[in-house]
Amino acid sequence: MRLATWNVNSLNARMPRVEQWLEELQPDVVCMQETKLSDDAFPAMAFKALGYDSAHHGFNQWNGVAILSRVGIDDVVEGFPDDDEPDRDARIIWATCGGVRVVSMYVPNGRTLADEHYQYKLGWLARLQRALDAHHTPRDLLVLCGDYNIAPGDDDVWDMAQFNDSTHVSEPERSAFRSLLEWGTVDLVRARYPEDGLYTYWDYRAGCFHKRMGMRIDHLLASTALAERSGFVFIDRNARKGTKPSDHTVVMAEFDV
DNA sequence: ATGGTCGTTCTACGA
Repeated sequence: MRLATWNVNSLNARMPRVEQWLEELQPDVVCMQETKLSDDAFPAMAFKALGYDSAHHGFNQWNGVAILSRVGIDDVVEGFPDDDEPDRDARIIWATCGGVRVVSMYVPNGRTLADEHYQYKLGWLARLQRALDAHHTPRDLLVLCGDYNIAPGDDDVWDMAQFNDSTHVSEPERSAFRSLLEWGTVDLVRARYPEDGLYTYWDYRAGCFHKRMGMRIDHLLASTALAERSGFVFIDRNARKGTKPSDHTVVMAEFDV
């Protein structure tokens, strides 16, 4: 199974790039974030024409997450599988594709450490952890895909000096990320590639992409059982090049399932 | 030069 995650930053704006990319890379499962669509506007028929079944969770023009699959898509859950108050945003969707429990998620940005949105982010991450604790074990074939809005280590940003008292690198966020690893997941990119300079997001401004001023904030966290079956893992920087790219690029992995 | 863009959408705001 060939699986990818991509924050597309508006599927309306990105559809030509997404369709071209699907034909070139031939993934079996794709997790998308920031579709910025309501469910009724999601182009399910266009994906069907390319061979993909899909599930989408979106309320309006903000956030929105989706899963595409050509190996089946079952047991779809939108939001968190708990009895708490529904999440205020459409940020997470779950589905079983080809025997793997796939999660597509868009973790809240946080904005600034003093912003209420930062507390929402930490609460959101804690709620994700509780969902794992309640419904899964590391022996399950499970992969948590998406835009975490967390750079887990200092090597995951181009210059730590630019991130004093910033979100994405704060200790509480990194602690939440480590909790996911300690629960029993593997950061597939970091496990395979120890070097720095590996990024998945570059601000549109100031030529950041060309100056290699990026952040590694999009991740594939595979359960230990699934990680044992992983093959190639790579960041597809080509998706950030060319005409009308998203500001995030693709992380992709292959699994022997 | 101390910013620079692009998405939502129509006026700032979020990333």
